[in-house]
Amino acid sequence: MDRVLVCSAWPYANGPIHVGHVTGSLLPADIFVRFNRLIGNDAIMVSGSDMHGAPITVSADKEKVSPEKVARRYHDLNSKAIEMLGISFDLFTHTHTKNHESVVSEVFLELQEKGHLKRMTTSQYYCGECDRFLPDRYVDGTCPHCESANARGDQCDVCGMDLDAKDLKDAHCQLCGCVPDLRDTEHIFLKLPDFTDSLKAYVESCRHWRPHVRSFTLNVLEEGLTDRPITRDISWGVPVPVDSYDTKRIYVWFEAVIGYLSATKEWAAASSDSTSWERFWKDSSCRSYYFLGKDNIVFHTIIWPAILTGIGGLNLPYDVVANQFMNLGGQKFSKSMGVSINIPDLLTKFQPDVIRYYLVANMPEFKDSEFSWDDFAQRTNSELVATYGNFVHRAMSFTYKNFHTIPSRGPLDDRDKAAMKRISDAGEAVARSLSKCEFREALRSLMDLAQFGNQYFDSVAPWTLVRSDKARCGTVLHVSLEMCKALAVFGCPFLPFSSERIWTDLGMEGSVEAAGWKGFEVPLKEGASLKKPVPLYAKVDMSAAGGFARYSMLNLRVGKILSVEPHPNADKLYVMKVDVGRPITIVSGLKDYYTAEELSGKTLIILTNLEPAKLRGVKSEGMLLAAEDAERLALLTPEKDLAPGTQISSGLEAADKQISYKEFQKLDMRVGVLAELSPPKIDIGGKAVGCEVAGGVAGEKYAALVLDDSALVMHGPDGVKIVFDRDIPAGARIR
RNA sequence: AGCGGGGUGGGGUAGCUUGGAAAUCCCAUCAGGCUCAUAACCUGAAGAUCGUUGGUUCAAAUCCAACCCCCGCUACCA
Repeated sequence: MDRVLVCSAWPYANGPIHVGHVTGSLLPADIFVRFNRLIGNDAIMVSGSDMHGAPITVSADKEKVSPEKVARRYHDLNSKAIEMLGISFDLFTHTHTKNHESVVSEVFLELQEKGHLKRMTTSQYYCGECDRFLPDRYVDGTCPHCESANARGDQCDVCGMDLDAKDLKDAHCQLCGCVPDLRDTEHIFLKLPDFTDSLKAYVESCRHWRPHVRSFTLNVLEEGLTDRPITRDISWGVPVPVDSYDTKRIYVWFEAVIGYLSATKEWAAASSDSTSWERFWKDSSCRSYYFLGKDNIVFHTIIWPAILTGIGGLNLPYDVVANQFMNLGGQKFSKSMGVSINIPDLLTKFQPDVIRYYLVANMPEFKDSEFSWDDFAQRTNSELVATYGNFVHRAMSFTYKNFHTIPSRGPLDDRDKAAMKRISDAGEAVARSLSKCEFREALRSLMDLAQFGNQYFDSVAPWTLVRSDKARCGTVLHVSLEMCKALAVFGCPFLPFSSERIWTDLGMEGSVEAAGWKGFEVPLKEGASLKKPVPLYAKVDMSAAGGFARYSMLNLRVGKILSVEPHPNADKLYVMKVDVGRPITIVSGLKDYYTAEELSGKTLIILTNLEPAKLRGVKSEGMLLAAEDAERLALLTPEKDLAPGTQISSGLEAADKQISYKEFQKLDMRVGVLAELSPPKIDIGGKAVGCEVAGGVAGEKYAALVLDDSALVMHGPDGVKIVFDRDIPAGARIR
């Protein structure tokens, strides 16, 4: 039996956790610890919310509540989400506890005792108005490198240079705008250079680390370490156990990593043996794994090991499993599902295992990955639902219909034996990958088994056997159910909820967790009665899910009119050539409203995926959007000039599929006057409804997509909204 | 500009650390099968000079160099 301590980076209690936190640290840590428990290792997982630091203070100031209240709120929210997602912490605590404070104090004093700390006086900006020292990032000014006016004290966003706030020109306080003055202040520094040699030797020896983690760390060490301040002039944080430091607090980056140790102690204190933390920190055979995102590497491969080396006697990280980033791109929010990528929100719409599946399948283990709703739906439906879920369901429901119990297993032929072999092979493959922290690969092996299950089921064709040889049919079903059981066991680290359900539905005793990895060899109970199976997962339907999804059938683009000709066979029609990224022909009935000269060169909004139709003998390949009431007509146009061909997707995922005119007519688009801003309301002709809009000016008229009692303001990239070229009353229909 | 990631069949990707018969998986396409299952599953086919140019080598998607493009880092910071 091995001993394993699993640590997951501490989410910051300044907002709800999102897919990035989960895929970067919480989920891999959970999968890893679940796997270790299943194979019988002595494993625990601890972490908690990082409650301190300036951003929380700022949020609190804005809301006019205490920092503690803000931090608590998100800690509670996130703890609940973490639990619902099935992240199986032995302890998920936070850093605002007495225990943490005292452990941090001990560590601090121990380092001081051993001479690894020193005091130095530096000058820092102090804002007289706010009556506080300003962290670098709360000082604004002109960048000394590129002269751009909006640089922050820690970094210039324009040229990207790291800055020292003292170098900024025209420094002013970001919070109140006053000019701060420089004041001397004393701080305590950790003498990191003391540890350079031992850290180098340590990192050199860690050949099992992911290559980018190791080389990045060696690189930093090579560039040289400097003393780092571990105290700050702030009021929200862990007190400094030193006289005359009562107006200062310990800097979060120093204090939060110590949380791993304090959390283990807190876990031990709550158990029957309060010294049990020692077996995870002092027993040198215990391996500690840290799961985090790449921005956190130095804290775990340099600073935390330096602190641990400084106090001595405690295990250094065995592995620092850093993930890259899951980029969220423009997909922070799904308009169609009405759901954002934060976890509490996602959990209201999707089963935890569905979320877990996608986040593992797309985990940024070795390079950045991209979150997209499309991909989410596609992978869920074609992999988890169609391959895994469907196999389990077809095997169970066929058995249920024809036997109602677990059929007994007769003699196995070669194909059956190969299938049984395939089960144990799959288990080994999954275990091999998981022990190397290669989660995608492990999941792949699991899915391969599910696919094999489908192949086996097809090849033995129980629906034929049931009529010709019922005993044989029972045998192949028995083997199929063995595969389901194996999927439950091997899939348990990834899909714990599904696993337990399969296990129970198969009539197995206890739980997968209790049975452990070897549970796949526990025989099925022949004759055990089955309940009527219910599919494990439902398909994710992004388009039918209501909301504004229906509007995503429109492929709207900016179009520039190239030429206008009168229609040869009609009085009211024009034939126009329009550039929508490609030249197309459009026939439209504008003759009563616009002259050819007025139209020529205009920039409009064109529906580009309308089924082409012949209008009086001329083929029209699209349609321009216009608002009209009884006597007036106005054309839709972007409020700012956009290049022809630019998508006007309103934040939805525009389709390419052609739509019929009939389908188009079902949609309700209107002219709306933005009535109020917060919360935004829009008047769509006699009634004001809630709407979604980015920016916007009250009193202005915008094109709105209407759905029952809500509206979405039509917009292109960067929130460029769609307006009208002539005045037209609110409520006019857009066609 | 800096930092980070990447450019592999129509789209999305695996493989690259430890070079070896040209390549994984999902989707889309085409053809077939099955009818137990959530229009699902199974089989087969078509389709890629592995960003460009040089280099190392008996051999390069894989190593080296240069270049060209894309994306994220404007905080829901893992």
